[in-house]
Amino acid sequence: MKPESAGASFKLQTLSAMNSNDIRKRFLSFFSDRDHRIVRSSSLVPANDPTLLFANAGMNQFKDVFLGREKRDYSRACSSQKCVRAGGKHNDLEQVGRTTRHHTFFEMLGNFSFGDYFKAKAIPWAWELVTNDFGIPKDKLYATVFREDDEAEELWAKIVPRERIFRRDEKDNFWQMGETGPCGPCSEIHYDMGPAASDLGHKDCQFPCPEDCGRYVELWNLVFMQFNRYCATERAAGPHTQEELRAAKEESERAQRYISVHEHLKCTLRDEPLPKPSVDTGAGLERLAAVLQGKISNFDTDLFRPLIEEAAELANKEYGANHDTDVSLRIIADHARAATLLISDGVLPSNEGRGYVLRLIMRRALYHGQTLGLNEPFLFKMSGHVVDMMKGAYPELVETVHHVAKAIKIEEERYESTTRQGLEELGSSQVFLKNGVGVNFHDIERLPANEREAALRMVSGSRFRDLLSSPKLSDELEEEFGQDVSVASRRQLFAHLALLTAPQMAALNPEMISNAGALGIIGGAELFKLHDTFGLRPDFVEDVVKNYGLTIDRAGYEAEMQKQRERARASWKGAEKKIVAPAYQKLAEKHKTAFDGYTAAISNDCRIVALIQGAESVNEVKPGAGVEIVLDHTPFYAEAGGQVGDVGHLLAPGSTNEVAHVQDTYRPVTGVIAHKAVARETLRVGDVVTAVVDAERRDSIRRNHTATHLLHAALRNELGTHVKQAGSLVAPDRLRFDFSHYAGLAEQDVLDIEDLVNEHILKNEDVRTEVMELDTAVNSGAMALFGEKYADQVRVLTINDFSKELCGGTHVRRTGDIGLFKIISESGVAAGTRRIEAVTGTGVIDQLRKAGATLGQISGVVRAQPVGRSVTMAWNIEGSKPNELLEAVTKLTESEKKLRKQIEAQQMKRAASEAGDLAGQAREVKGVRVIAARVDVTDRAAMRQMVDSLRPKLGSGVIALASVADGKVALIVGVTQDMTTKLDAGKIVREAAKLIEGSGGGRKDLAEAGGKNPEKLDAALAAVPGIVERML
RNA sequence: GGGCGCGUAGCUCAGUUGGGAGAGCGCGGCGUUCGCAACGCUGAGGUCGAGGGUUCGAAUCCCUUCGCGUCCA
Repeated sequence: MKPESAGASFKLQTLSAMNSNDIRKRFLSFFSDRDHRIVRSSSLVPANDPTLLFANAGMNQFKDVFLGREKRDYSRACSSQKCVRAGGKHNDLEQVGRTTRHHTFFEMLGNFSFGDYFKAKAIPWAWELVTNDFGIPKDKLYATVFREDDEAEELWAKIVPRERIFRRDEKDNFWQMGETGPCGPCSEIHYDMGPAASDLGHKDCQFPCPEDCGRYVELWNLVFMQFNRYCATERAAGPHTQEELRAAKEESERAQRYISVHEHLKCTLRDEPLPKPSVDTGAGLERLAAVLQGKISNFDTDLFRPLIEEAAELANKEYGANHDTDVSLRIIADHARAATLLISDGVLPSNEGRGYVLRLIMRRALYHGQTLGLNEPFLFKMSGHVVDMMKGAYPELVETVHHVAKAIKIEEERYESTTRQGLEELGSSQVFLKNGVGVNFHDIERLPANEREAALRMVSGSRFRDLLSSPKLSDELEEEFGQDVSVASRRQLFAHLALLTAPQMAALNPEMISNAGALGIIGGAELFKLHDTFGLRPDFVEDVVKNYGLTIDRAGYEAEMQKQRERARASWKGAEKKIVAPAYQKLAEKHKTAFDGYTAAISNDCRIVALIQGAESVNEVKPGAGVEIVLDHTPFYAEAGGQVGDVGHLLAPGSTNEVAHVQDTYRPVTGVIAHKAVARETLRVGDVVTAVVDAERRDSIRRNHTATHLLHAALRNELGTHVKQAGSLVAPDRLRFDFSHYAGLAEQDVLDIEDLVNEHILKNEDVRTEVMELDTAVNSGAMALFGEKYADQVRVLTINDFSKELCGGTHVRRTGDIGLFKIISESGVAAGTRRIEAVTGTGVIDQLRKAGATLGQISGVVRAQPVGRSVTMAWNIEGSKPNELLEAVTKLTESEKKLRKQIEAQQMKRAASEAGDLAGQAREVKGVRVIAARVDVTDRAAMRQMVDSLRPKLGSGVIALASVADGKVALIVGVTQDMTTKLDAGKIVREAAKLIEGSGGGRKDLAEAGGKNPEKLDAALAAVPGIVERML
């Protein structure tokens, strides 16, 4: 790759004075003038398409329109679409910054025809825009068509000389959405940037360059959706059964690779013309800008250059002076754009999914910042600049600018902190030092500040101390610095270490070297651990250690990573979803349960359609048996959208005689509602029953469900629109709501949210539900959950102008029905995800009573004036002395602490005085003075204190003290320092402890033991001199 | 969903066959100084995240749980 960075010598002809904002505007207005609707870019997080990580093409938001699943009130559209490509199949992340045209975030300009115009208009328009409006010289342009697309070639031939039109194969010029479905030929416009742009130094290669050297770049791709590709065998034999599909999936898993259903079923694929062919075009804005602004590199356009300059300024570097520095600066500029746009669209750095990809991108930028010496958060500063540059095209950026900066800064701080921890781990890692032979520590002084700091941290790790305690090194250090080794400054130590040759260092700690496979290499297992646990990427480790002549074992690392992948995959398989009973699949084909529960809690004349026991469909069920009952219609709500299933009764018609008790309700397959029940009477298919939902429970659920919507809206109001539902449970006794947010909530936040929800409850607002078309609902601003599959017709729940969400659950009629809302906990479930639990209505009363009762009980225990007239009224604190309880408890804990300290002090004092008495009791055994005595002090710390105070009094010898407390014996033995070469306190105490049925141990100079038999204590103490005698 | 790791003083962290809870920085006091920085002396500050278990004895070992980090899917 050519270091084109500054690129002054490769300057191309500037074709127009258009900046990127002008280019976007010109593009859109060109097609707007030709009756295209200008459609705003969709979010980078694709709505209703869980297969797609990020929006990556202009057509994403129109996918269903192209497929005919969705109708819009226009048939021509154009857009400037935000796109991100990172992770997944097209993982070019590593290329970004090293080439002239790889980006994570980029913009796609496109015009679209939904069954309206086709090639005859699309081709001339593309040509007109490029050559006329953008003014690109015709003699620099080439057109390509699909090998078999004569129609397109003829159209091109009218405006372009034949010799500039090229036919290409499927690989380049045929497009398909999936294995089956819409597909068709493409046509492209290519631009000749001239020989200067060739990465391979070609001087005169012709279009198309066989080596794709970069001289000819694709400006615009026109996709003609002309055919529908279908499976001919399937069409003949009918749709595939569930069994066939399952078999295909299993085969795919066995083969360890993806095998398509169609491949498995050996289907013959055929194309048929689409009745209304469509057009989908895409031109990358970055490349277009480069061409128009006469730059070879996209990074030299006005889209990137100001950001590169800003990064260079922050890092105090000059762009164009050094290749590696330039790569880093380009990466930072690119990733600053991606991070800003992604966070603005509600993605937050996290440890999974989209958030994880964002984190990877951001950390890559931060890593490159580090290599430039940027050790303080910097990326967040650049986000404001990004917003300023792009807000014209994407006005939504303005709303989120503060949130974006904050989220980036938090991630930067987190990265800094984990990196530091990781570096410490690296420094104390055995591998580093055992391989650390040959390291030239003189280099530390010459390193740039950031690397020097990292190096210092590494070497100050615990293993360094091991080295220092090695006798051999100590000798050498003593020679160098005298006795005062421990206080010698680090710099002197480094200087000294640097004098050691590799063999000398090896002699310091031979075992460290012996188990090092290769010198100077950080092992794969260690490397993997550094990444897996501490987030240190191998590249980063390599960078840090290469200054010490070390390399890394990348192959070993990959092997470890592969093992981890297999572990993860194995666990995933175990979590396979349970297969739906075949009986239900059959049932679903001919039956759909109607749900009456939105308006009623009781339904009459419900006919039993099916009875399922285990996996089997049965005709009759005996009383007492467990069974799943399917009715033709029911008021029972089946668990969905977090709302739990209803419970209740099935009654004989016209009576209160229960025929079945419903314990739960769920949806085994779409359209079928199953009641998990216990039969009270004999049930038969065809019987008619009255279905009665437990209404009180249902009411509690309704309150909690509507409150969930209010909570969601309040969170978005108080915290920002990045808050998105990440999980929800609506039960009768409480509600649980998980949502994306980067930090824990402050107490005040929680109060504000509570207040806002209750404000809307007290206003007693109307709760409206209406059924409408999905896209009507989404276009009207109703919140939908990503990754959820919705039917064409959806229910929309609206609460005044405060909340509007798609929801199939049951709700109260007016917010006042909720009564009151109280948050009972706020916690985290994962990085970037918070959880709130709350109660409503009667649940609040329950909480109040429990809290009040506890308060009352505490008052009773500490003998404070009860704050209410009785325990249950403890909450009535007005007019009484509300602070008395607090005062009483505070006083209590304070005096407890004081007393504890006093007792400790007294123990110590007594220990000291007792010790004085004991000093005279020493006996002499073989010339060693021994004290063995029973003391009244029972506190172990005080006993140790006694031993210590006896040491100087004894001068030299053994002290054994014992006391009894709670039927147990505490024994402690001390040996004065001078005797520790001959006597071991641990051994003495163990011997003595045997006599009192106990055990113990400790250090040579001090050891402790315990025993269970106090009666033999005196005998044990009497035995101590003997024990000592034997050991001498 | 599956791993790995962390939680000890206000902050950053140390604490290995289980047996004295520590360092640096910060904070208070005293000294030195006209004053400040620096320095010296000295002091306060700890439910060792929480709960349970094993043990004579647990920051340390085991189980559960909460919080946080990180990797894979």
